[in-house]
Amino acid sequence: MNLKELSKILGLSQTTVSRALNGYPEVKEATRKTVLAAAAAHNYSPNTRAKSLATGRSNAIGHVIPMANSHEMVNPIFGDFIAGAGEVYSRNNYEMVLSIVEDGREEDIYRALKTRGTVDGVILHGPKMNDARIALLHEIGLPFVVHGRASGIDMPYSWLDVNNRSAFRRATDFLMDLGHRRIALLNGLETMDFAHRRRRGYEDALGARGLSADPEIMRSEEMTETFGYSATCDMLALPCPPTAFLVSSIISALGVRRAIEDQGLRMGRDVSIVTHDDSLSYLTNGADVPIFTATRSSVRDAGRALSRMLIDQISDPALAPQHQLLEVELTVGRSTGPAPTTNPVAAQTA
Amino acid sequence: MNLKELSKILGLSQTTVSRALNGYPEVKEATRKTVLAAAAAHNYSPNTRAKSLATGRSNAIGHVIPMANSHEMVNPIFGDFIAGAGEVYSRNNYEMVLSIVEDGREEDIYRALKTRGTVDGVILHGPKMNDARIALLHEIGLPFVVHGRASGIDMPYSWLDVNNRSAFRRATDFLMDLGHRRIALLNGLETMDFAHRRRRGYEDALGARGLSADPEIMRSEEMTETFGYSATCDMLALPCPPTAFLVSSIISALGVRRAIEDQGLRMGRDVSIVTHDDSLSYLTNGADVPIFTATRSSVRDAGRALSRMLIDQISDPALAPQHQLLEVELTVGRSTGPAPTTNPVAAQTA
DNA sequence: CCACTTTTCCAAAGCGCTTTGGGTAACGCA
DNA sequence: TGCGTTACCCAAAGCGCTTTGGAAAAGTGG
Repeated sequence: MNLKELSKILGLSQTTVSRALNGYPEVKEATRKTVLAAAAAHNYSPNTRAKSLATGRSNAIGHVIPMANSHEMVNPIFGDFIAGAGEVYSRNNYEMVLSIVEDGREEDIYRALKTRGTVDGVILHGPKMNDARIALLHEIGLPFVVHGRASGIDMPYSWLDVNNRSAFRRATDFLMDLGHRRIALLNGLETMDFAHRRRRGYEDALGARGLSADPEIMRSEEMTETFGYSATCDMLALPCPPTAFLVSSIISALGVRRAIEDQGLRMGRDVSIVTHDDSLSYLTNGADVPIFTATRSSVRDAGRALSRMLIDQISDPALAPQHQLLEVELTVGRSTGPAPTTNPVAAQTA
Repeated sequence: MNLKELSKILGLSQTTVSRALNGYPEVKEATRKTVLAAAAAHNYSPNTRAKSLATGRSNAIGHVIPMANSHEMVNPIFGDFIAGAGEVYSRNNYEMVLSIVEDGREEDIYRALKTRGTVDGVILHGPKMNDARIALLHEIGLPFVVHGRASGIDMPYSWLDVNNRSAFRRATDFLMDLGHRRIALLNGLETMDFAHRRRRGYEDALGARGLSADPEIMRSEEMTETFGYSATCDMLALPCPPTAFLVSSIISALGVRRAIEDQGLRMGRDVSIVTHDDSLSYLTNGADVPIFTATRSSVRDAGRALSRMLIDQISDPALAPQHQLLEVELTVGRSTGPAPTTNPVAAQTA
């Protein structure tokens, strides 16, 4: 069933039927009713491609997911992010198109997305320091919003970000208030903007108390479970091991916990953990009592808010860039406790 | 830059340019070269929508992700699945379009996808027992393949599935060979086909040794970490607690492990775990030595194979339905050991 | 009742591509 | 030279929709 057929059935012109369906004021309310009823009865819905060809808008939004070709990883927060965004899209009749692409080949993808008219805008994921994609998108004139920010870029652009720096400063302060002085940082890859900001927050807090960061207990890698595990094993074997771990992802935090308990130590008593928690649906931080003391910020909410921001941007290109900085909640769980007076790791090995 | 402009520049007709670009034999090789060079120079790529309107094919594949509205969860295996599928799509010039949809509203989505011509085919995720979507897709004539199978459906359809039944039978046998007789099953939702098959495998193995399944140590829920944790806590508190756990997801297995160690017990000595492992990129089962003894099958490979299957189906609709049954690897990790002679849990509480 | 606005509808152009149905020039063969 | 092929290229129709520029019908005020 297409427009032509439908209008023939109704004895109206295509113009009128089209207008009736799209809510234009030029049709009598009675006619509109008839048209809508007929459309429903014949299960008509307009061909998206023809519609976009005619309007010049695709009603689709692109997500280009960078996949580190070396690691072949898809960020686990992605599922929850698109769940949030998907809600907004379906309510606004947008489609979501995904491209998984190896790091580096992204430029072609963005250009193709623009010239082929596949999407009306894109959401930029995983911004890096000095991310070149922002200038690129500006240049090719494809509307976009960024999930995160890119330090070093002074061009204006819309973004939504967690206040990573203050979050990690608070988390570090929290641990220091408990008496911890030797706090390890297990962070994401340093090329990632968020990791950079988190480290800054961590260093801010240490600096404010006259401490300085020790590279020996700082790591930057893909935030896998095994990274948490092996980094922790390594550090606990140091002559002067950390008494607390500040972790960038709950997934790695699970690895940290595993390492701690493998050593016969107890989390929250012998070694403390604070982690960032993106509220992943399958990895909620405990049911009633949180497992981990955590800085929490829902990535699903971020998906909702950011997609809305992009849709606004698309429907009004004159709109000034929007910014949204989310503060985290610091929830206290059972993974933190006062710093042990005698070093439990040292005591054990002794 | 569009076809018209490009052909004007070249001094050729649109027909010839189009044919040159699409590899038709009616153009001289020299002309083709010129055309291709000009296209590259002017950064031309054809408008997708116009092309699909003309050809009747969209070169896009839909993934409709069911989201249990009650749980609001997006299956974590999804990210890795689409990473695999995305590879194949980009190599074959397909786009991936995603719809996140609440359970139940799926019918409308599939119909819209068909009538609006958004996609050429879809991949069906998370098949349930007697899944109604299969009949629906047949009815509306949208090509599809299924990730998994649907018991109770006798219509022919293409699928790719893990041999869940034999996997869980083997896993159960493995535990029984170690002397375990009281083996808990932490499974996915029973409405899910895979969960049903896994239970069958588990029961097969028990039955073959004259044992019968005890509902008290069998659970079916969304495979979250907290599910693993709380189910394990409950079961370890039983008068006759299980000595081993068979788990459907590595995420829940992490919860099981947490519960075990919270009780002061040791995984692999006091309590054994075997889990299914989908080889999620951020949750690999240990670096060198596997954490868990596991039945492993890469969901990313599944994504690759299944998307290929669908593309074949689309390019040749006459093709008979394809089937692919993947056998799992049983990798032995450090989470299993001989059944303790005296019940450690009982001993501890005594 | 007439001129004039407003409402209601329509025919046709156009979005950017593919593809059908030729047309013309070059080529081969008698 | 003449005629049938082949190789190469083109004009125009059509995919299904929106939208422009009217036209006809229906109100409206004097």
